Amino acid sequence: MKRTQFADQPCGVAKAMDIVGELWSFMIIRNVFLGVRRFEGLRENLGISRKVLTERLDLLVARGILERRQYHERPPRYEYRLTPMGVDLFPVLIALSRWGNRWLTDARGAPIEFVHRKCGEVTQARVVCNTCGEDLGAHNVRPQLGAGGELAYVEAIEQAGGGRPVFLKPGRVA
Amino acid sequence: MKRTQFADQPCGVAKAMDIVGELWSFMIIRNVFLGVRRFEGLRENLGISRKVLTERLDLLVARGILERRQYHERPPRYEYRLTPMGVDLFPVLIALSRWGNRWLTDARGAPIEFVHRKCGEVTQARVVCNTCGEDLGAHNVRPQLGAGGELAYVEAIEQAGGGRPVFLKPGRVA
DNA sequence: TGCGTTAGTTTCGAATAGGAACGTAGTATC
DNA sequence: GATACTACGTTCCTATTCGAAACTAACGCA
Repeated sequence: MKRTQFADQPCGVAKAMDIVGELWSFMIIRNVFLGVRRFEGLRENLGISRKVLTERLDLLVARGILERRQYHERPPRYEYRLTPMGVDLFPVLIALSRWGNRWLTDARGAPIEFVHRKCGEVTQARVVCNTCGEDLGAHNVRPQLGAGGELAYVEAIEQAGGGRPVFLKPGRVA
Repeated sequence: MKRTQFADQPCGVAKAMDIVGELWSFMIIRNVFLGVRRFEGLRENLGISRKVLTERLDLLVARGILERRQYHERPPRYEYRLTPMGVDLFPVLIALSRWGNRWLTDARGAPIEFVHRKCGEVTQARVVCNTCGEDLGAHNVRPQLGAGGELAYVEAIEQAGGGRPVFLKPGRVA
């Protein structure tokens, strides 16, 4: 397939997709979140081939999402734990879960729900602004060139979009 | 490659990944969010081959994420717009963007930031509980069997995880 | 009449992904 | 002490998928 590399694109989403945007990788992460941390458990639960599972686990360890930790001395047995970087994927997971449950489940409802321990309620992930706390939606957010960005890149996007103004000039608010 | 199908798994994340968990598909969605809606624009910006772009666009239209809309009569020209289902992916996009910017960008900082129009600040997506408004993290949320779920499935997960209790019994709060 | 634009379709060789089968290291059972 | 079992990988082969490039089509323009 020649997995195209997005990591060099100056965009956080592209870089993220390079790691997470792979069918199996994210499903593995999901299962580790649910407590399935061992090779055989993952294999059984996902129905993935050993080869692919090995590859994906190695990749996720190399990228710093998972950590391979010995849990048994003799014979040496390992399990895979989320690193802080991996744990930080939880918002993505729960946002995706909410979308899937909303749009892709049958009439019976969500197969798996999440209970917020603090309030005890079944929770739906809500994405809000960290400054003012109000909802973030496609229509009340605009992209702008950040410190690590290149002007050429946002210009290329504007051009590809037919020259429509999409990006804010840094410092300006529309 | 034989893209494995997850859609039949009783899990919203699996179903979502079946659509979104493909390298190009999500990048296309991202670009449509940024206003790049036309075939040639997407092709140039993503560096994707025409063949794959056609396939992915058709797939996304068939799945109800994108809508093919004529914007020019003669010759007929089409552009791709997000459906409500597609627009609802924004929380996932911005959560992923935040993760990518946090963990995968170099020292210079995020290449692209998002400005919340309401408050005018550069915003970081925060995922909170829709009931109590507090942060949702991996450690303050527990999965439970939902209305559309099957007990056998969550039992399979517990078993694969070494029998650890992961799921709440419905109605109980740990 | 010929070139440019947009949006595809078709064909083809090469790279890759995936499953099935095999390997291995140690423990438990008979 | 032979066999089975568990956990975790490796190796090999084939079907799929990819990108590149050529081709189609429908029109504007000069």
